[in-house]
Amino acid sequence: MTAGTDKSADGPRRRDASATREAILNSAIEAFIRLGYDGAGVREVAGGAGVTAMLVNRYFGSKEQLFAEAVDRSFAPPTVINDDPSDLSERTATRLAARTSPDADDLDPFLLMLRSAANPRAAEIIRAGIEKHVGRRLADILPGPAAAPRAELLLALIAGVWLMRKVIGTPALAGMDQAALTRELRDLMQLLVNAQPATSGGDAAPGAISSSSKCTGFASN
Amino acid sequence: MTAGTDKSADGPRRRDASATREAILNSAIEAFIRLGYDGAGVREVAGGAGVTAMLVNRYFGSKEQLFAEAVDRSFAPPTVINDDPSDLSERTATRLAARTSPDADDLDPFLLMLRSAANPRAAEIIRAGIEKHVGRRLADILPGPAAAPRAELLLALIAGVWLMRKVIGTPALAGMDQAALTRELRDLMQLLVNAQPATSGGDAAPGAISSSSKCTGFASN
DNA sequence: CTGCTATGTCTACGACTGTAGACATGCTTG
DNA sequence: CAAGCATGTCTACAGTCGTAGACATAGCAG
Repeated sequence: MTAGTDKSADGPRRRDASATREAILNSAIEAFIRLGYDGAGVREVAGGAGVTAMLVNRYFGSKEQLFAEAVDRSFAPPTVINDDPSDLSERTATRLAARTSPDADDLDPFLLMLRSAANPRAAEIIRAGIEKHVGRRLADILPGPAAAPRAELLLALIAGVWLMRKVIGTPALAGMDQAALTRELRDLMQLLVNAQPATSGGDAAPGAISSSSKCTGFASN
Repeated sequence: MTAGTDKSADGPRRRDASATREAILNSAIEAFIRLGYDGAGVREVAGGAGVTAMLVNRYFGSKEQLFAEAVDRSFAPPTVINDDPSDLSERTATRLAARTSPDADDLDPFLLMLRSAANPRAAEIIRAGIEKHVGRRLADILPGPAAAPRAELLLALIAGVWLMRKVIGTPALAGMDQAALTRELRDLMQLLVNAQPATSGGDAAPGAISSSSKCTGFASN
């Protein structure tokens, strides 16, 4: 990509602070997605932007602050959530089940999270980013009570599937029929989107859940 | 803990190869669960076992081989799967939703996976461990066709929830009513346990969102 | 054209990592 | 008791990490 731009090998690049900063940030996002917080070094990030390692710290202060900005930018765009919540399950399920990953860039933040979560500092930054951008907006478009935890459960489901498929690489999920996987995931997410768990204040009130409420007879714990 | 045992400070420990090996392996499992593959150093593991770093490599060859053995042992025990598959959803949901983590040690392998997945070598070792122990056994006790991918989806759901709750630490899931969370998770997992996705040949058959209508249908094993 | 400041690079440091060989020690067998 | 081998430790070495200060250069103002 960026073949036509003046990126490499044709001169040391014109001096432009904001453009350099942008290049470093983009390289950092790509590196953190691919290698995680601990795996991506400052030299790697700098090399991807065509600059020296020291410039990274000069622009962002430290690797941790760079990561914070990368997370903030990476989670800011639509990221799973679109303006249209009606087909959220179908759309997300399709992207999660897609065999090839051509344009699943809106799931890249999940890769960034999955590969950086081991570091406690990074985990805290990610938690803040999710709360700031995704969790809140996702909870807003979810109907019914207790939207926030259901939104996080939705994120958990997406993260788990993406972990198995893209990070761990379990074979059965990759070999599963794509349409069947899409349906399965869509049903799961629909259950989270539509279900209305009993409000925390009242008692369990079993049977209130819409579709799969009285699956097994066993009442609350 | 282990106050009564001759673990520390009362002599340099009796020389016993298998016991030392066991101590190193246990310390490694604990360290890998807590810090992940990249985060746990050999010196940390050795210190936890009361030995020197070199002894670790002397017994296990390398850190990677030590990790492989730790994964193999950590995933070997019941690990989520019990001998009784009937209450799998209820039991797992309860453990996932438990506010305090007293005895959720059977979910520790998921922590190990989540915190080590960033490293490609570690991810491959984990994938092999899951395939060898959990995936196969879990697929065996799942009724209906396409059990293997549904088993992995089950693992993905567990991993995702555990990631959000224990690694990232999103607040809404922690604050959610425990009983409600248990029910929500149980319904999700029941959908995966009982659902019979149309065989790859059939079409999508849209509109069958609430496919978990005849939930309790799972008769035999 | 000349000088100044923003922009970028170079060298380097201390800390940490996984790993290797040489050395010391203790248990066990003769 | 004494020898021998298994068991464990010490020192060390490349390598990488994030970060810091000193130095070089490009681009613009006068």
